[in-house]
Amino acid sequence: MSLATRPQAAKAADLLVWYDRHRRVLPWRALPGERPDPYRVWVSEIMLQQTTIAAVKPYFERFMARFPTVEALAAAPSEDVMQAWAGLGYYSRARNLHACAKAVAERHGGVFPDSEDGLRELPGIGAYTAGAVAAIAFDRPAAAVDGNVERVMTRLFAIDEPLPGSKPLIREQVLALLPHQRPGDFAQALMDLGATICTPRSPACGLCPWREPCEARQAGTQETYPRKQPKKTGKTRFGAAFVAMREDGAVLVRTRPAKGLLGGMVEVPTSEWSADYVLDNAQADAPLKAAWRRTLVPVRHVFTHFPLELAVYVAKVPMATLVPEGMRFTPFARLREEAFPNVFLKALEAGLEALRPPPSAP
DNA sequence: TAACCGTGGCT
DNA sequence: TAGCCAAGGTT
Repeated sequence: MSLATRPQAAKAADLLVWYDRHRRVLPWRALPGERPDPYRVWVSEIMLQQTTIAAVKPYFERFMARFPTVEALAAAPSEDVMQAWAGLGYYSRARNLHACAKAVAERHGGVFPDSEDGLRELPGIGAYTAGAVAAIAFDRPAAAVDGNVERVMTRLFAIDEPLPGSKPLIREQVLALLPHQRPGDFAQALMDLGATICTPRSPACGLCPWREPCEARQAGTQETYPRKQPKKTGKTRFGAAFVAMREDGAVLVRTRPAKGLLGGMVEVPTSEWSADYVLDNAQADAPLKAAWRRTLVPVRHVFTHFPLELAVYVAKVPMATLVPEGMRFTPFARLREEAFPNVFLKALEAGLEALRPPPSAP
């Protein structure tokens, strides 16, 4: 080993020593000495994209029980996959996950590619996930640069260029640190360090294995990293949601188009959503003619790029009601089986509450 | 490159 | 409260 690379090797070694003592125990993570299951690693990585561990855990356990293997997932109807994902958000992940399972089952004999390049070809697997699965599942020397790693590296080297422009440099620095031994543990160690020590606010520098070499720590500026471009917030959009309940309790629903916002998920019918939506003639947007009445409180929901406020209209409709084109009535007892995103669960709950008959006088 | 794409928790 | 943040990918 050359003198020039020795400090990097020392950094990696120090991190692995820390990891062996402080590694987190996670449902999808193999214990020391165990061989990781690529299927579980892959599913966990997709679920964890922009999503907290606490939110993922129950979904992961249910998902594994329902789809134990990549073949089982590939063979499942897409409605089942979307229903298993409902509430987790970023639903294109679920569509791509299903497509990826089919590709692995059909093109790779049910075996995941073990290289970064091979993984990168699959739907829903980008630069980060390809590196993470290659490293974690197959112990390949790959960089897995997520938000944690970006934070750790920009602090360690006091990288002042704001994200995302600094991504290539960060990736270079990670590759320069990669150890020849245990690259999979190194990838996980870097993420554990970012998640538990090198946190966005109030990092625990006193406990960090890299407290000595960390350039930001030396300058006392660690909490100012990573530098980022400020993001702009979207304008609130408005609209109306329509909860139509048949006399037998069935509710009118429809499936959204496969692409775009909440693509492939189930909704109660709504109007268009826009910043200047006028509520006065909302009933013109109703899916069918009925005695619509508006609930007292609108449903508010915040998406990544805009807030939404939906007025909720409810109506009781007769059994003989014609089902509008592209819609269906779901029996009341089966509403929980539908792949409703949270915003429509909110609208549905508000509607059902308004439709509930008042308690009879004693 | 930048916009799009959910949700929940925390400060 | 309002903004930030969390194991990002696609177009």
